[in-house]
Amino acid sequence: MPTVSSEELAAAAGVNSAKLRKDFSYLGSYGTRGVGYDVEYLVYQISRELGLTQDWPIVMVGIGNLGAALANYGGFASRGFRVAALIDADPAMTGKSVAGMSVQHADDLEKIVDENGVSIGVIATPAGAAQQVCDRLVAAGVTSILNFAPTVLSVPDGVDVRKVDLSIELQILAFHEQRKAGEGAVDGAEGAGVGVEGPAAKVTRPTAGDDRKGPDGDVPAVMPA
Amino acid sequence: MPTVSSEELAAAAGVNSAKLRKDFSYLGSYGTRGVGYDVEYLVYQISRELGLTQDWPIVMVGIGNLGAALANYGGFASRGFRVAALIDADPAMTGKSVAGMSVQHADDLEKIVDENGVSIGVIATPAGAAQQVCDRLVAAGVTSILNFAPTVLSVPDGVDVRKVDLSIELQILAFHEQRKAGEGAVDGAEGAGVGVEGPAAKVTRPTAGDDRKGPDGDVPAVMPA
DNA sequence: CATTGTGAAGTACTTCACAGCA
DNA sequence: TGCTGTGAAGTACTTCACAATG
Repeated sequence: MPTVSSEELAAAAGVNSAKLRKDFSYLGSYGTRGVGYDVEYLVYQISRELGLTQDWPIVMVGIGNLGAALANYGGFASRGFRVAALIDADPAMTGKSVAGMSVQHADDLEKIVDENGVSIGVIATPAGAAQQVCDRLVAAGVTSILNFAPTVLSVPDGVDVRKVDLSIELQILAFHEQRKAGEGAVDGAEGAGVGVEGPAAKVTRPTAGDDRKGPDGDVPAVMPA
Repeated sequence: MPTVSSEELAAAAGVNSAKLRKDFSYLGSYGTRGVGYDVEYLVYQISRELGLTQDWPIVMVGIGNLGAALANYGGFASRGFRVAALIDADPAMTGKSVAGMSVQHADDLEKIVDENGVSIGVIATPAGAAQQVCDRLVAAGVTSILNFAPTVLSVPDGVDVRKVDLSIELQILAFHEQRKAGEGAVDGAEGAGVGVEGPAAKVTRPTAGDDRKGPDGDVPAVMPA
């Protein structure tokens, strides 16, 4: 398939074709009227804009189950990320091989970051160690941190932190599940995985069972026993 | 701290206080004018509305590094999720203890789902097995699926699927990192285009927390071929 | 002549600002 | 008096619809 139309892409992505065209237009005019977009060229342009064509060395700190899972995760390499080092504070881990790499001790964190020109760090340590690791990474020159530890990190200005809470996605599913159970079936699933919120209930009424305000009883709450 | 004002909460969360109050108002009127919100009561109401006060039995399928990490993840239990069973297709895994639970064989998937009244399933299998596992979960009665496998699942209407791509967060960091690095240092191939930065470079960078879903926090997920 | 690129129109979300109440 | 709850105003995002065009 050498070319693709905005209509086709939009259908595949589950969005409006005009939106897709408008989004693409921010990258420039890469389409051909009457024809569509050249697939290969489009992929390259988007990849470049998103930074996927660059090589991003990253360090992973905290090689427990999650760290090991991430180190083995195939998706990183294909998006331009190269795991430059695996770091763990446990001496027993040092030298062990994970995902084909030898785990290094946390003592060498600064040296590793510096020598590899790392600007992105991934923290998969226990919550208690996360802030300290974060501080050391930042001091060593890391300016973007992906935090899997269940704690909020504070960082100086200029440093980006993104926190991944693995239970949030579950919570979102549970929220929809709760609604399915409480009301009649509503929206169907969407391939893109975007949780649709629907028009939302506009009924603004207290819903508590132990309401302390309003005299009126309550509504719905959509909460099965 | 028995009560808290919308101003305080908003500052802590890095959002506008009016927005916070308006959001809360959809749950009902739980505040007290001149005082603020009763913390304990507010927490309860929000928890209930989000479904956190319910017990959600879940099954985890695919107990590799990621599955084990998720099984060990402390965040689930505290949000009302109870891992009812760990399931793996590898006979060598059957009976092994992970996170204090005995791994069960995939042959018993249907029975496990049924007996535990599970409606939420987590898939952490390799990509190749995901769709098959998904189909079996759905057939067994699961109506919400959290997919960590790097593949798109198709499900019948009425089933929710959310896909977690662990590399997307890294891509977002890399995207910002690329911008920090310098706007001018790009290969001149297509510098013209459009002023991508836009006229209103409204920087919302509280940095205090993390700004997921912030104004510029999200980047379209693009799947390179 | 099918399809892009884009002003204009439409819709959703956010913030302002203040009446009203504890 | 201090702070909530909310209509109104403002801003951002999405979709329409069509002239431009390879």
